Amino acid sequence: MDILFQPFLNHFSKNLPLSDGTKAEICIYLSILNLNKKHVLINENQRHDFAYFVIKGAVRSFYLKDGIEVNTWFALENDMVGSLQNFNDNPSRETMELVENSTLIAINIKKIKPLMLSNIQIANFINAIIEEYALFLEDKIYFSQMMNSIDKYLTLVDKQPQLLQRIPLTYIASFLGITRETLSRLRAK
Amino acid sequence: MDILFQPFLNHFSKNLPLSDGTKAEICIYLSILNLNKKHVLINENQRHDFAYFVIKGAVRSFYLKDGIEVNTWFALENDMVGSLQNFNDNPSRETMELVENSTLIAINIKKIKPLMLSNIQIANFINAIIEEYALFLEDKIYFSQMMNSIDKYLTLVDKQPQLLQRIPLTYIASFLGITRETLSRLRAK
DNA sequence: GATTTCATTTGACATATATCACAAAATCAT
DNA sequence: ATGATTTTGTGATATATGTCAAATGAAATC
Repeated sequence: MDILFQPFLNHFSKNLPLSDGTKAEICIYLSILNLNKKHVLINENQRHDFAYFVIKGAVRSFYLKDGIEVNTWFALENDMVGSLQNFNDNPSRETMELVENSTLIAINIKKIKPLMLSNIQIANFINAIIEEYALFLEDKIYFSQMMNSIDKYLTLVDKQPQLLQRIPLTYIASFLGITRETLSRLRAK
Repeated sequence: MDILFQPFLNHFSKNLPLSDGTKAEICIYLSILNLNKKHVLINENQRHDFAYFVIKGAVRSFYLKDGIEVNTWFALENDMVGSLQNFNDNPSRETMELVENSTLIAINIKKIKPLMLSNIQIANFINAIIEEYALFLEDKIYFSQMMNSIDKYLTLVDKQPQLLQRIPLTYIASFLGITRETLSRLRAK
């Protein structure tokens, strides 16, 4: 088993039993990818069987709205990349693209999910992934509704400073739901 | 077992085996509630061990922002009511209140969740609930980001006409992220 | 059925942000 | 290094939506 798989397995089995046998079973459907900046993992409107885990690097997700890119989230080290849409046979709503040269784990969710019905450890492992994802989505919604643009930016500065160092402001602006001009003006204060 | 539990059990076990024994095990932690309009299920900033399933009626969820109620979602028949925050020992961010006299199933999530580690059917059942919830959140985010106010309203008219008949426009407006005055003007067209 | 309470609509004005246009700075590639 | 591309910043104006205030309409309560 590749040692690079460990952070992923550990991250989602903190309070769960995960035997060596089960780990091995999961690892069959994992693989390491080394990809360059601008590489596209998932294309808008296409179907995909994979989710990804960021070992090193940065990924962004966006969709096109009237020809303009709307960035929806960014993933850095130890974050997951993917969308539940993809694992329910719907085409992806978003394009997911590398912002930096990155090392990722590709996870064949389509093949792992059926194992949930027969292996209780895998069921709990997958559940941990989805639950963390749902919590992330709840946070995202609360964050976007509850705050005005300035406070959203300040929260980002406070909670995710790495994001501001590594992701262009143009992307950050559309993530915050404002134009890059407006973000530039907010920063001037 | 109360016959009213059936819709809930069936809804989340469509593609899952769920033995009579497991059903009985789950039902220990379910109970039927008949409550009146305006009854508060969950209070903002308080901790709760329960999620709910709407058999009949309507529920809304909102938080206070500068003293103004911001409505975040509405649940009708066969919808779940709750937040993952509550099941990770965080206080609720939102108040959940009945909009109509309702019949609900109260689900003691806190007591059911530990059973996931020993009962694979329960693990998959709970996973189905969380996965549907995460898909709901993905939709909600996409809907709120992708559309302007008019299109959001028209989508609601098209996809959830019952909501407009049963939920006051004041609540709908803040759900759409606009004031009731603005919604009123949009409707005038 | 009358009265109070709540929900919706309309008007006048203020404000934040978008849009368009362009300039400056930083980064990338040859 | 040097030119080309990308990223960020600034100005002038337009526009959608918010805010405050008041009137109308509907629903609940006694």
